[in-house]
Amino acid sequence: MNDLAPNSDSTQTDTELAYGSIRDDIIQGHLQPGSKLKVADLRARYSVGAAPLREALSRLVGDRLVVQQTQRGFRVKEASPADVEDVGRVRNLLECEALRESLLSGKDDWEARVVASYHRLTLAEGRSKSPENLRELELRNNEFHEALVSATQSRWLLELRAQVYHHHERYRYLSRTKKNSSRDTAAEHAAIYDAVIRRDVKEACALTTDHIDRTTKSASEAMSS
Amino acid sequence: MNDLAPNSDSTQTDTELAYGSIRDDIIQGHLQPGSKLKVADLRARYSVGAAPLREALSRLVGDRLVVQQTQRGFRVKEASPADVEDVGRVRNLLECEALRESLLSGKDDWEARVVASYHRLTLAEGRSKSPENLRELELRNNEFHEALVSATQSRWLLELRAQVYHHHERYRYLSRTKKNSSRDTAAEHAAIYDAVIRRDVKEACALTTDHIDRTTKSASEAMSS
DNA sequence: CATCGATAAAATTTCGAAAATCACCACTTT
DNA sequence: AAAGTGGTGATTTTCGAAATTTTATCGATG
Repeated sequence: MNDLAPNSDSTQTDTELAYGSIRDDIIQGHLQPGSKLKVADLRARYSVGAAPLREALSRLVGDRLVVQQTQRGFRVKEASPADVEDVGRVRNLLECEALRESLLSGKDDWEARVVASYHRLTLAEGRSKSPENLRELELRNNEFHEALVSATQSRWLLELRAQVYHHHERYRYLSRTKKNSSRDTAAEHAAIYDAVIRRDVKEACALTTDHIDRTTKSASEAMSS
Repeated sequence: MNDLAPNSDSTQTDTELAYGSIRDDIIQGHLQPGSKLKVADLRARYSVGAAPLREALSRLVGDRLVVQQTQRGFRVKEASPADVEDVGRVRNLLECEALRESLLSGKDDWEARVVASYHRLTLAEGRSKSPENLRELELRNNEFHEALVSATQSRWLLELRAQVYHHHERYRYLSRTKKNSSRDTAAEHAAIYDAVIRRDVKEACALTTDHIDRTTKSASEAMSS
């Protein structure tokens, strides 16, 4: 038994490995919307057996990133302008609700988490836009938005928000080809951050809604052209 | 090849069969919260192989009805007073949003669907409360609430609402042992129906929220005793 | 020329068993 | 007694191939 990572309890099962990889590849657009997911191909790509692969795909069906058609296999979920709008709308609903509660009830450790994640986000925003820096930026963006809502009591709100967020993230990747012109996301983040620290619920929610809507609009336009 | 259902395209795969059965059994409390789901046991119970079983369980993980612990199998999701409250809160959020849009934009066919499903619900409510009639009632209740929100444009709202609804439903089954005293759900449904037909958005949402909150409260109390 | 049907190829789904891991229990040591 | 130690049976996870179904190919026919 060769244990490459010496003493870590990262006993990751093949299913989990495949799940994470396929998930990332779908979100980042390496597996295109609507494309067929043949077990034979995926077996080769991720070097895992058919069984763990199918389990991973089944989990992704639950996440709605993959659809399964009886007796004719798995496909990556389709992307469409209508769906981005929908995703954006529901993200707004969930994220604003969670943000509101966070602003009203967040304690010191929540605030510290917001400050820290915002700081890391600004650092990432300052770097040049190489492919891997863009991935880094996406990660920091995720952490920032997650930190903002993290003070809510509701596990369900957090989990559903995360699910929808990742769909929105996929659309961001899909529309990355188009240089979405006149948008200063760093400034948008700064404004949200400011309102959050001031605990200005109305302002923070309005700015977040704007922020999300801009992403939605940008992706929707990039897609219908 | 013996084709029992002559000419229906109901080519249901073993995975789908297991998925549906396990799902129902979890929701109806035949598989208790927190209980271990051993593949050997389930294989016997549902007479399907290990592979389709594990795929079904993986899908249920995505639905959050089952949790998987690395290298130590699957368990039915725990139930707790805190979780019902959470589920109820999120159901309120999603359901009211969808209901609002339905009232504002629902056309004739939506209204007809509401009328029909309400009628079937009242018929079921009129019957005696035998175990199987209770199951029937649960089905009609589901259809009624689904009809109410069905005019929304948002697929995501509908799907997420359905997911959360089923968790709420599970809590209803779990708290059925306790006769929840002074509650006239038929009257609550009637009031909601009336407000919906009048297209009174405020009233319909308020009544629905009350309706959901009562269920939440009843389940929460039944659980903490 | 399009359509239909039979056949072959490809893909999905399922099975039975092997490999890896965990849980439990008796046993030793301090 | 408490805490470690090792072994054994049960359980989870994974594999390789068989069974089943879909998809593609290719003539023959109207």
